[in-house]
Amino acid sequence: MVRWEPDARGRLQRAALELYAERGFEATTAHDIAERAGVTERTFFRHFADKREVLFDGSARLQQAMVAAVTASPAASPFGVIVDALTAAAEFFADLRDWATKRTAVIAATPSLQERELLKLHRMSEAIANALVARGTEPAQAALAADLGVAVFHRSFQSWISGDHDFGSCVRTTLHDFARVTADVSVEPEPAR
Amino acid sequence: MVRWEPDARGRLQRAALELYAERGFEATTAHDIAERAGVTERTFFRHFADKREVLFDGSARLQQAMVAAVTASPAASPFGVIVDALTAAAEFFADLRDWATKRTAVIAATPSLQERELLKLHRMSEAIANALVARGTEPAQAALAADLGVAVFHRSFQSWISGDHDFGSCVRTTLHDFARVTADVSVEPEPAR
DNA sequence: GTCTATAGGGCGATAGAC
DNA sequence: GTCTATCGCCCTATAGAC
Repeated sequence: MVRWEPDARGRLQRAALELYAERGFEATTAHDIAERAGVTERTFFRHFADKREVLFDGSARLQQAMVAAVTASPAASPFGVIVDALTAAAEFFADLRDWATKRTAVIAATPSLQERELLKLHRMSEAIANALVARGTEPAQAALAADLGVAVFHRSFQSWISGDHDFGSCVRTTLHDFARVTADVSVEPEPAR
Repeated sequence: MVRWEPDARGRLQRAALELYAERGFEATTAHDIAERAGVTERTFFRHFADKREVLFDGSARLQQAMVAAVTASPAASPFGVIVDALTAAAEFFADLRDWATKRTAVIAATPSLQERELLKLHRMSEAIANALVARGTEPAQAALAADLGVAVFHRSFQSWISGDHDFGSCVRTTLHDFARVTADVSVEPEPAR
């Protein structure tokens, strides 16, 4: 006889996503989630800092994968490195389409979850920028390149969720749009710093 | 004899920024802000949906200025239009350096305010994308171009706050970095949609 | 695990402007 | 009379403290 069912954390995550999808984020209390997972409300807050965080357990691993790809990339230019990191992201999402679709719908319906999603993407950008600086990229250019990479990632993710292509081909389509949209950006003479 | 001092909203905004700077966002209660502004806590929440929103009254006007610039821009390409919008942003911030510096410091110190800031920037990107679509830009390219424009804006803003150049020259520096960082992005053959 | 302060919404009452 | 800003009190859920 076990004292507790195992994997309380996983049960809380699944219960939260279900309830947020069923009745909405605001209409779901931490008590509701804990009840469905068979634990107390207090246990919910020991596993997750707040009601939003329960949907963002994967971001740390995604960030690690992208930072590792940046560090390991053989490409010479910042943007070439970013493209390699996006390829790593494609592998990360290979088997997560159903979960990502449900989760994305819940987030899109809830401003406070969008805020948290955007903060996680921003933290990912900061981590990528740090990794680029460690490779020798100038800090301002690293921060900008990381922001651009995250923008490409975000757009690719959205088209992956809303269409029926695989993530890798969504990345390629977005990169094509990137090249078209920025075709007229010219290298000006070095401005004042 | 007047029943209320005028401009309760403005007094609440100034009191909030002062208190957030003095003792931090989390250590400041809505009651504190209301007290300093000479109104009740309930009045604070009638003016602002939550404690964060009191710092974001300007974003709607900035967004309107940038959307108007996008709509009025004579440039042909999406990115050319974006550059014109950034020029409009430079005018918007011309006289706001002291306020922006204090506000930026408070936001940088507070994750939940960073979240709100990122959401406002995202909403601005959506509004710019809509304005580009209204000009005839293809939706996916419009969304991407808007995200890139906001990334350039955000980086320019950060360097404006942390350095001593005017906003316009920070935009030019960031655009120079943009061109360097993306110099190797090539236009590939049209991928599958 | 229990206790508690705060966020933030609901609602009716009040007092001025028009 | 209507409209609008403010007040004050009640409430629940969050999330931190103990």
